[in-house]
Amino acid sequence: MKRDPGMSSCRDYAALLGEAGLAVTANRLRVLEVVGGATYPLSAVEIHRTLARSAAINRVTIYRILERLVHHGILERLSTGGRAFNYGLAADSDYQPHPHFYCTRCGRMDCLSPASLPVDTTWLQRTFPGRIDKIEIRVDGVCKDCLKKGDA
Amino acid sequence: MKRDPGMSSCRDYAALLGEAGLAVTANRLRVLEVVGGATYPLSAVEIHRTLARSAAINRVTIYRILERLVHHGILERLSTGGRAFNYGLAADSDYQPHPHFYCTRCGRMDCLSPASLPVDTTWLQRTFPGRIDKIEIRVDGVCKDCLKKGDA
DNA sequence: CCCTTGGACGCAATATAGTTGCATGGTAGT
DNA sequence: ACTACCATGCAACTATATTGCGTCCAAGGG
Repeated sequence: MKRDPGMSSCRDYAALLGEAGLAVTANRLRVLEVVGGATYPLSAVEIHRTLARSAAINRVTIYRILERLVHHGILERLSTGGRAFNYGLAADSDYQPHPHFYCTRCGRMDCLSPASLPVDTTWLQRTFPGRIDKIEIRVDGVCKDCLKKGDA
Repeated sequence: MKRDPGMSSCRDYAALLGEAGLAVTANRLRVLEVVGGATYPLSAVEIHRTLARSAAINRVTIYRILERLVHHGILERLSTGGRAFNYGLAADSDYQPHPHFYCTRCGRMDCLSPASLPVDTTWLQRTFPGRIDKIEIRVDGVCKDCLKKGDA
């Protein structure tokens, strides 16, 4: 089944971990559920805050899990316009890469549809002398909620 | 005179500051010369290291100058794939916005030509409900120098 | 059944990047 | 000269992320 940005995932996270050769632990599943269930990429702090509500977990554990999952291509690490990173499910065959919107006022990140900002990478792919791992497109600005508040 | 990404600038930095209503100080000029003279965007640390070689300057001063220049649209703040920001001359009428390449191995950032990665923003501009301030495109990967070293 | 081994996790310490508060000194206008 | 302003320096601080090290548990071999 297809996933769209903004839609909560229905992947089998245990299988995902297994395929990557990673041990299936409760904490890893919890992280994946939170990240996969979010409609936008989350920061390590947000993930930690969320998980800590249900059961104690060390923030270092979060960082290490995120690092591992990114390294194995399960999650994707995105830079925001701020100082932290946000994490989302990595793009794969049925989850298209897509640009993100970062609100510089509230710090919230949102997924944009892949079609909203079409990019032609063929020329770059053909001519770039190094290795290209990924292309990150981020739109910075102020979200409509913050605009409204700013008016008030 | 036109500037291309990667080409050192020939702008009159004092005039740039003046037009923005900012005092023309030696430190600000020094920062602008380093940033404008670089062929790729620099981090605050790099700028500080460079300037400190010729005359002592506090790192906070660098941060404050960068902040001010970005705020007045003279410089542009770019996120790298890492934890720091890089700074370059802001795009203006004769200096086109362009994507950047970030080498995840050596941390160097390079400017790509605007034409290398064409993006169509019209749809987004028309339909996005918030305010769009800028669109940042970053290509992450390994530069050819690092690839070569990796082979050796 | 015990022993070893390796990975996951926790905790404390450290690193890195950036920010804030406050003092000082110079400069322009009065 | 007096004042107000602003750039700068310095120290302390914040936020985010990473490292080192120890403990615990679970799997596998004797």
